[in-house]
Amino acid sequence: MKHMVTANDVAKLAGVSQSSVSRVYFEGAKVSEKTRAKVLAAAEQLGYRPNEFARSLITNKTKIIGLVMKGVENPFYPQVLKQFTTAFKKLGYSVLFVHTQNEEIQPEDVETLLNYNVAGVIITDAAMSLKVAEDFRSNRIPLVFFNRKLNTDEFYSVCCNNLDASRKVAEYLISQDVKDMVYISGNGNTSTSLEREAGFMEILQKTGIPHRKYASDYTYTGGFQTALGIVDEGRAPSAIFAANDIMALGVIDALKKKSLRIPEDVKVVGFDNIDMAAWLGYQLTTWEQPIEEMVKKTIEYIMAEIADYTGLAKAVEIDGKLIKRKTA
Amino acid sequence: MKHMVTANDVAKLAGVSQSSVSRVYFEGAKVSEKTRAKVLAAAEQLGYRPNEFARSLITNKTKIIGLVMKGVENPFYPQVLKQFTTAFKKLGYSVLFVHTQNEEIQPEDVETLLNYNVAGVIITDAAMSLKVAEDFRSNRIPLVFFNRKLNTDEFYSVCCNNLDASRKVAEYLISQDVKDMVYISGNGNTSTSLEREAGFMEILQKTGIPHRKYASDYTYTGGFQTALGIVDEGRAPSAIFAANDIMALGVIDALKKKSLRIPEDVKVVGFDNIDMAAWLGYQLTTWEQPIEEMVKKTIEYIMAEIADYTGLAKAVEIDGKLIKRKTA
DNA sequence: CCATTTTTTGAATACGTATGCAAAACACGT
DNA sequence: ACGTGTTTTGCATACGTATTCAAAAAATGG
Repeated sequence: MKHMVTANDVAKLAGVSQSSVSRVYFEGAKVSEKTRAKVLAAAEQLGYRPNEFARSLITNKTKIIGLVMKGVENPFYPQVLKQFTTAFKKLGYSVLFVHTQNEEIQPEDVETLLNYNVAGVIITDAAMSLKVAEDFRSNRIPLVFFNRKLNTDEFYSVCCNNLDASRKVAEYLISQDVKDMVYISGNGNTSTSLEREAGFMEILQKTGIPHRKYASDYTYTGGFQTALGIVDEGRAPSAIFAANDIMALGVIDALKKKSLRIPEDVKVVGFDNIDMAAWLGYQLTTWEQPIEEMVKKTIEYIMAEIADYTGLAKAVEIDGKLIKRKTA
Repeated sequence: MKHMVTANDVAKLAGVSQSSVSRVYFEGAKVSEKTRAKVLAAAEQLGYRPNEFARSLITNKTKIIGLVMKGVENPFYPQVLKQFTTAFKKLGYSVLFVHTQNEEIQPEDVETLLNYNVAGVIITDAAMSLKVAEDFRSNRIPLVFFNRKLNTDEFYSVCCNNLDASRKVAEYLISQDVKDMVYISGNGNTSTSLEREAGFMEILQKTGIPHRKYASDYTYTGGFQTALGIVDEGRAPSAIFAANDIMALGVIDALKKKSLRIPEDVKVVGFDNIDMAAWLGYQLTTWEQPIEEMVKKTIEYIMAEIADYTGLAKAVEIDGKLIKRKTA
């Protein structure tokens, strides 16, 4: 069996007490430079490493952040994952990754996070029953909905300003002189999709531009099939706004397949500004989500709540910007 | 402060000892149905949940798997991440996600994994110094290199059979009647890129087909720029084999930009079979990596080693298959 | 119904660390 | 050198669980 090097072993070798060893590794504890040196030398020699579990057991705190994610197929989310992981690493936190199959986060997943007594939780691209969210609150674990809002305003969420963004998209398209428009929605009743729809429709109604909506699912295939259907109906509009980029790419491919010219016959706008939107094959005009900023705000909140839990609820919204390329 | 419900609280309420409570939650311990029922009732009432840290502290085991990843931008890896996470969840294990910035996994990352005493480690798309790998071995932590091999055969690795795959790709292209070919390599000296090159070149040399190699970096932009350069040299070959799909997509876009027809003027083959390869805009002919199978083998090994550590080293290679689409 | 075996239980202890407290060591001014 | 104030150290204990061992309870056999 492998033998674990403990603080006691180090203490003996260094000729100090276990407490002193502990203090060397505990941020903010007082140790003289002399003993610190002795301890570090002994630790180096033995290959000592403080046991996180024993540590967490006694402090009742962890350096683990739970990150719950659903749509890893959408390139937007790996980006998010990467940014969170690297940012947290700098702060000394590790990321426990949870992938939910279903639209709603499962009780077993929550259980896992609670068992590990995570310092904070970020839920991305997934819903959660209020009861479950309460579980975190009652355990005083900070929780952020990232790129999703709940319909109650009892939780902290960080999103792009979807409402405003989609208004701007609508206004931009109108300025491009379009006759009628189509909005292709994302999954079910996700807040992102609903808000993007609301902002978009608001402007169109106000200006009296004919418009209609098709329901899809935030996937390439969904966008592709939906666009195919629209064209087959013989009702191709002069502009299509897809609720995210990856659907927009599907839309583009479908329109091309039907020999429609973009942007001359149909303009297409997406949302997210994923890497692929810039690819030469697509050159998608889209709304850029300010990921860095969103991640930053999320982390700031979580860190503040870890330091001093308040349970503050707020819907933070950050502006993005329109990226004009070739499709609109 | 939040109050944690302990096994003792449950024991008191249920009128049994803490040991009995522990036994109810410990797989394979003996408890009578009567006390089990009492304990579960009390636990339910109090909302008890065993503390993973205390548990790990005493058993010296964890239910955490460290997953180290680098290239999340390449859609191949989110797929891998998803499969690992869901598979491990079924086995009761959670995934600690580590994102490495640099090509080689950093000491601090290793430290994190060791501090958390992970039950196993999977390294994907990243290298690692032998010294560091030894760290895991000396701690008897099973380690798998996924989609990467070390040049020593002292570690366990799971890959697609790159050598054979690229031979088949070469043979297929030859059967398509090409004159000369180009191989575009991936990052530095990654085993995947080197092996794909070796197999490919082997067949071309044997059959005397002219060929040359360009170095790139496994990214879309890399593939794009490289292909642009090739065409600008005025030496467009009749077929290009890119070391992965995402570069191949860049190649396609570059060729299109240069008004070359695919596959008539230039054939393109990729590697991985990521989702986007099937998209209508690309229809990329590629080699499919058998992810499910690779993940399965990896998990089988890790689980076996967790149960009974042997330190077995082996380079497992699994066959994939050629997916013929429109680019070759 | 008792003797014997088997099963179940509870008390005590260990895991590796952080921390309150008191003792020890040190620093400093006179 | 001495007393005082300050820093540093070691001792002992606690965190929540698993596990050994002996005692208690239950089951079994005659």
